Amino acid sequence: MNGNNGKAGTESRTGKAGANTAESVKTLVIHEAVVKKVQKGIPREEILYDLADFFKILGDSTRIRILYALNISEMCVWDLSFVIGISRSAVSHQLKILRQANIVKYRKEGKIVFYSLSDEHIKSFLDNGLEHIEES
Amino acid sequence: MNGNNGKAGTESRTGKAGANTAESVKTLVIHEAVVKKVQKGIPREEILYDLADFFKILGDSTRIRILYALNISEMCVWDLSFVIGISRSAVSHQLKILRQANIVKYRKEGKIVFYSLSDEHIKSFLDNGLEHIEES
DNA sequence: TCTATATGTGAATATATGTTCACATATAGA
DNA sequence: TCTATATGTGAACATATATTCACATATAGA
Repeated sequence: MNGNNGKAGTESRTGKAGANTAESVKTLVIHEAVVKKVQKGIPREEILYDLADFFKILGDSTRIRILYALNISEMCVWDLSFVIGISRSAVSHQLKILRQANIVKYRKEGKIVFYSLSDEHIKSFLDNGLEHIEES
Repeated sequence: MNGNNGKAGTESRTGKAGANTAESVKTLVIHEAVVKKVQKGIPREEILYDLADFFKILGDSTRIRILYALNISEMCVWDLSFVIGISRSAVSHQLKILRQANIVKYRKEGKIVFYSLSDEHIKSFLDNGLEHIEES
């Protein structure tokens, strides 16, 4: 999952047109006041990457369907596979991702593993997202 | 953007182990009551795909950084590029995706194009997401 | 122990997608 | 019209990732 949203990455935009004269430096920014204001107010980089990673996990239809199913009741892998309409293997792979992100938890009962949403927090977040979409 | 989260896709799980005798059909589901309950309560497929598409757009660190910057102030492409630390071309490509999803809007002032969040709805959603992450 | 059942997982593959590069377009001013 | 500036975009490329396949693991019962 978390493949890109890490830092690093390849910068670019290192002046190239106007080079680095004292004047061209000023043109790196057009509206200095706005830029400073935004730089001060924008959340920390780490937070932003965490946010992107979190949303990315929700940004897959299989995982979304799993989550909104679990929002109704805990379920075992087999039933989940039936409800979602996808192979148990695929479900298992996706559940692993959701587990690692602490979005779902599980309990074992003999051979059967029951999955459920981690906490009320994620529950309310899903409800919130649903409202957002239904209103647009 | 919306590449996968559409319907279609390749089903699988079409009985294979136990074949389709009357008995094996029953074993497609382990906990029938739970399955029925979930099938009744889970949001419509279309809603779920829309949700996944929406989250997928938020699931990229560049777009997230753009959005949380715009959550503070409207900005032009050039300044956005400077604040985010990525080429103007890349910013432009991402803004197109955000535009098409009605997450940002823009206004032109001469040569300059100012982008901002579409509405209060998306603003509050971003604030909500931020809270969610900061609390975990 | 042996078998059946339920779930987990590594490797391979196909697909999706973010960025760069090279240009195109749009606007303002000379 | 010609130039400079700001933004937009198609194609190519590299990377990311969801699913399938073939097995592995775990548990219950005979």
